[in-house]
Amino acid sequence: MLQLQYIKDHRDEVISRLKIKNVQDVENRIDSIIRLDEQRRLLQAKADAVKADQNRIAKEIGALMKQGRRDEAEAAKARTATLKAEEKELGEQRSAVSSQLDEQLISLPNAPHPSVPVGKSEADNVVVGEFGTKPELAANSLPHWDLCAKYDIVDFELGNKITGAGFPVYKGKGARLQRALINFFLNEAADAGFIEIQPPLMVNEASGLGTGQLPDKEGQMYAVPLDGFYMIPTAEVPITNIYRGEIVSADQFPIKHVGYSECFRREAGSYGKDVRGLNRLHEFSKVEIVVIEHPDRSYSQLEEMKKHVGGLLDKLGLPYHILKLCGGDISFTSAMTFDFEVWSAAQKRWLEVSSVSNFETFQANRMKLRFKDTDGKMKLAHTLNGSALALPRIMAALLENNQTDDGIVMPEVLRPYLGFDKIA
RNA sequence: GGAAAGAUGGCAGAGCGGUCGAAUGCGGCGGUCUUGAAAACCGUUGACCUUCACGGGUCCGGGGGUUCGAAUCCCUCUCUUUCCGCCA
Repeated sequence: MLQLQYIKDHRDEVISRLKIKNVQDVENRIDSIIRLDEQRRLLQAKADAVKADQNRIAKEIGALMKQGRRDEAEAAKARTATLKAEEKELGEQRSAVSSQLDEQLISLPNAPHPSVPVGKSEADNVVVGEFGTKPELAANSLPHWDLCAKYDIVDFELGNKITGAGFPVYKGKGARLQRALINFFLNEAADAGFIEIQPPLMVNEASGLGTGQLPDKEGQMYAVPLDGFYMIPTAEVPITNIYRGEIVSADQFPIKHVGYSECFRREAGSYGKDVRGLNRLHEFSKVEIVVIEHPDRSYSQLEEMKKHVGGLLDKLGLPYHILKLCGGDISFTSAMTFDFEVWSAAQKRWLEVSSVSNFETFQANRMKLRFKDTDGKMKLAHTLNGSALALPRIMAALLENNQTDDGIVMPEVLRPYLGFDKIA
């Protein structure tokens, strides 16, 4: 949620930034918010004055009672009746205006950073870096879903039986590879100073609102209505919400966390060839990094996080490129996002394996995550996060890119975790 | 699932319907002392809205009610803790 004060102070800037995100009817939406705020403040001031009168009379009555001047006290009581009615009326008006204002504010997306490229769809994202070399595969090379079947390492049919489509079963060396990747990612993050968290996999509604999954993306999360919980779509949700309602001190920055979790996504409305094999799942493993940072340093922190993610892919020997997302493709909550995509050699396509974002104060404002700055003032912190990394597509690319006639060669860095060097 | 207790400031923990935004302790900040630090002592220390300012208002888990007046009484919801049951 954007800060009301900022919107009021920087109306034109906010409008032009929201236009990068192709927000419809921005001018009217912003002006409506500003107008509602004015009304709310006016009503509040009136109600405050009435309330002040009431408080004063109540104090007088107290004093009169003490002195035993009952008649005068009764007379004073009579005066409060009209004030009460007035206050009630003003209060009702104010809460009506106030809820409209809240609703309009919360449904407004984050304003992208001015440097975010304009664009309509993912086609307009900008490639800002390309690393590694794409392998030349033999003519008889297979896509990962065939490799999974051939070596019996991921069983999609079995997942269908136990749960449904999009819930694959990892077996044998496939399961071991998955576990190795999780440990590798967690250890790398620990070495980079991230404190490990094992979060709950279900969260309450307040947490969903805090990071912005609710109310915007309710349909994308699995819900447990009986208990009012949601299955997490990413560890970002529970980990960032650790700091919901907290006041941290400036010298704690940067607060860096890493967590592995299963991620649950309904992926409503996405079907077709893109979802084949490990490309798109309803449940998948992911290691996520989350950083709470001082507003002055959040963009340099974003660069640090990109370096960390890039370093993982370098070590795994996967060719990848980095995209700066355009306004049309950036998420509701993000001010700037970089996507990392690895080259999947048999499918001959890029697969998104990480998304690194700066949310600025958007999430912090929703969850009231503040810090006391060196000037003694209370301010909203900046929140950032990134996948480091999402497992299934990494696995898909590793399997495809490293296949040889006598098996799939495992990257050097994973061998200590795997206990084998080849899937054959 | 059954029973009971509870929810107060950064934390711990008092609080009679009016003098409570709230005792006290810890922590934080400033100072005295010290070469420096610790200890001791003194002072100070909640958030939010509004106002140029003075000031005014809101907040003692959420919502509602009683009352001239509610942290304090009543209803309700949520959550937490303890005991029993069940169980990894």
